[in-house]
Amino acid sequence: MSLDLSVDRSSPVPLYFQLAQQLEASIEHGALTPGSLLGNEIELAARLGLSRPTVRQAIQSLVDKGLLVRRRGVGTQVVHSKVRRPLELSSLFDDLEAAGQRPATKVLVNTVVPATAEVAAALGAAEGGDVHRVERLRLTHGEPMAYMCNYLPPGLLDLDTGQLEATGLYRLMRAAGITLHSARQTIGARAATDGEAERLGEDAGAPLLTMERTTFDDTGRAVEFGTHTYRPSRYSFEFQLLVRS
Amino acid sequence: MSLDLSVDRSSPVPLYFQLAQQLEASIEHGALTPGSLLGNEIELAARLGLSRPTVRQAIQSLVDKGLLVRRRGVGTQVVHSKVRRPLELSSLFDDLEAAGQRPATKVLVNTVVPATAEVAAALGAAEGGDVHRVERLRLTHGEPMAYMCNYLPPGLLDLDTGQLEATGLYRLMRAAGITLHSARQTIGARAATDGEAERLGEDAGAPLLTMERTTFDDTGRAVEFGTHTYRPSRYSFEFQLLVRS
DNA sequence: TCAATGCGTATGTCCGGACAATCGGACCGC
DNA sequence: GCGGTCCGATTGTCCGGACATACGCATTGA
Repeated sequence: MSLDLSVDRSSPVPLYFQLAQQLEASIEHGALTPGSLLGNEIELAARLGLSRPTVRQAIQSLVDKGLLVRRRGVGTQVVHSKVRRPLELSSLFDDLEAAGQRPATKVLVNTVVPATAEVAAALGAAEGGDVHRVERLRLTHGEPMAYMCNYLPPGLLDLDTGQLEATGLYRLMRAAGITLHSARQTIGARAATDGEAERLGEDAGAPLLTMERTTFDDTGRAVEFGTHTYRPSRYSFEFQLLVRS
Repeated sequence: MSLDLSVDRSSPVPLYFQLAQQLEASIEHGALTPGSLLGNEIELAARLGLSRPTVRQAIQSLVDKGLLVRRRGVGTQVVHSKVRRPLELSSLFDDLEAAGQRPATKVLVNTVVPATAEVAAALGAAEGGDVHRVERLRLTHGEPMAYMCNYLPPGLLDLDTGQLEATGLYRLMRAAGITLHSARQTIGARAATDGEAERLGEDAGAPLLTMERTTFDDTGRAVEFGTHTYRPSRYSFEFQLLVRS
């Protein structure tokens, strides 16, 4: 019952974060079962030698993640839901790798082009100014799965074709010190044109899943704009949305 | 320059929330322009007669919303991004109404059925037990736009056909005191079957956008499971994803 | 001229306490 | 038996202060 919680005050890791991690691990591990009370904050703080605000900060971070629910006069309990996968800015490459597949990438185009009006508007750049353009084909089991065309503002990143084939675009951006923050996505469907059909190994007129996305870093700067088409038999979008009051 | 901020201590609305609302309004209204500094927290607290933790709580809530960025040693500034629409658990009805369209709904089925294995698993109910089943057709400008089949756990809500045609399912649930919290969605595409094509006024084999969703309330209980098909020429999903570190 | 150092400033973390609001159950009266 | 009321428990809000940490800039030194 009484969890094995402790904090290391000599660690540079914030105390509230240490506690949050341990609580999250306990939930994931099953030591804290869904619906079980967490014990009141005051006592928890006393037991750990922390102040109540610190304990609250830890709990609050897990509430924000959707793992805990607070109810005044009752206490804090673990949510019943089994699905508590975090909603994430989905990276196709990471998704596939997590699913145990080994995605292959073929870079079709990696160059600098003048920005069209659409791209310039999405990236907040000047129309006709230089932008990077990358076209890639993603394959699984030797079969094409997605065709992706991405634009990046100039000077943001050195796009090495070899690296692009070995890993995902998001991972390269993170490695370059860019903190991805949010993305605006539009997902739709349409019939494949002749060119798209041939690229993806489908018949002309076959249904395609389309996605258009602009990604922003933590300063609100647009760092990527992309237009993707997916073979719906091989890929669908799966994610969790949180309600923001 | 100096914003017209003030708080009402006699109001039951929390002080940090009052401040957050005023700051958000100032940003939306343009009084705080993208990139501009917010002024340091200490002075802001002194000016408003609040303590620093209260001011921080207000600022933090806006940081979580993606409107502000904090940088240590620099200050807090408004993000540059123009798109700061909140990500929301999209309600088709609300989306359409916000877009100025007057959606019409035709309830095809509103009954209680035994749960199939799939529905039971999604709702966390017993297989074969009672669940509500609602089939609806959503129309805009007299043309069908989406076909929606939803399941709800028993005893959660009285589903009145008249109300269902007048408003959206989410709005009914909120009105019944259910606090929607998160949803797990899967979006894909496929060719329309003969039955789907006829329902939606498309040709057989035409591309359809499909969505499957399970919605949870704030206690983690599944409150709705639905399978929807959309005409891609008339609807696409648009939303904002936040990265969770 | 250019790089390393130091300093001011702002946010990040943490503390200890106080009172209010709300929930649930126990108690009491009818 | 039943309903309303009171009360303990727990989270929600707010305060004032303290020190740590990181960023940007000016100064200093080579």
